[in-house]
Amino acid sequence: MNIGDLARETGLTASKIRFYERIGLFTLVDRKSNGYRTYPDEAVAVLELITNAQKAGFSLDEIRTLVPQDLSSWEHDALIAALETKIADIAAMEAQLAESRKRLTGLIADIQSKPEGMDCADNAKRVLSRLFSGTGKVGVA
Amino acid sequence: MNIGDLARETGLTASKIRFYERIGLFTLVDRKSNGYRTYPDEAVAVLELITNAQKAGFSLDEIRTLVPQDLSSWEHDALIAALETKIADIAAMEAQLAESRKRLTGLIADIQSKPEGMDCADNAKRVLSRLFSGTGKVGVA
DNA sequence: CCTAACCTTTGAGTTAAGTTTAAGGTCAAG
DNA sequence: CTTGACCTTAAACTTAACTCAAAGGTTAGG
Repeated sequence: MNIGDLARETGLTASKIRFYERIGLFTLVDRKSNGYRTYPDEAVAVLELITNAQKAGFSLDEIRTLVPQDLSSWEHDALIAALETKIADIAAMEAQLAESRKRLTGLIADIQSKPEGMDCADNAKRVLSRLFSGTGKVGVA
Repeated sequence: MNIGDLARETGLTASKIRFYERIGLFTLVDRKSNGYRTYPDEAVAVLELITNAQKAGFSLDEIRTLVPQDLSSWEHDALIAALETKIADIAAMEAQLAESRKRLTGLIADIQSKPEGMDCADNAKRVLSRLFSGTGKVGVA
């Protein structure tokens, strides 16, 4: 399988596949006598694994350390620990987003409930005072 | 108020404040005769507004277009529209995260339920087949 | 007067995850 | 044998949101 075929099958660009190889993330590749890269069929699955891990919020760096070249030697405990950490991160991010959304929703209500007689400048101040109420330091490492 | 004082009061770095000024995001600044920047007291509130907007997921670019230099001339309708778009974005992101989290939780269960007799390579395959099941294209513009 | 702690600017560097470009080799069809 | 689609490389470019460094002016205290 040439790189173009693999790109078509995975929906990734060839340059992205070469990039993954360059950074040591995706090394399941061989070379033909003409220098062309050639891939086994499992390559599709491995790239899908990488893509899915990315969708779950892992950085390429994390993926590289968690999914070593040799698929049969996963580090069970490290993998579980990383997954649990990531789940906690995601939960924290969800909480943060929920708070942001709540704040924005309230902000809209606040803006729209502007008293008829009030001028824009005063309304702006009123609205700002609400926006400033957000003080929770969240920080999702 | 000098930049160092403002930095202390807002918790931002001086370089960040200068950066915001450079990109036209934060222009509530004057100069003393010696060239030093000097800030009015509202500067603290405006920087907090920027920080909070950022926490709510707005890019600096978005913030700049939504929060014009003149605080008393907010573009009401554009602001509301932007807020609503952002709320929808956040909701989509929350949904995506919830899905990721569910997937990872299931993955852990799957790994831990490895049959006693199965070797690592086979278990890896079993686990991979679960990871590959994620196909939903989500995309939060 | 000296020193330390401020402040100034410009310009370059950082990170992540790629894309793009330039210059060229290879292959299959007609 | 030429054309077009494919492949190769290295290196530069991209975006966002900053940070850092260099080289220097200012100010407050002792």
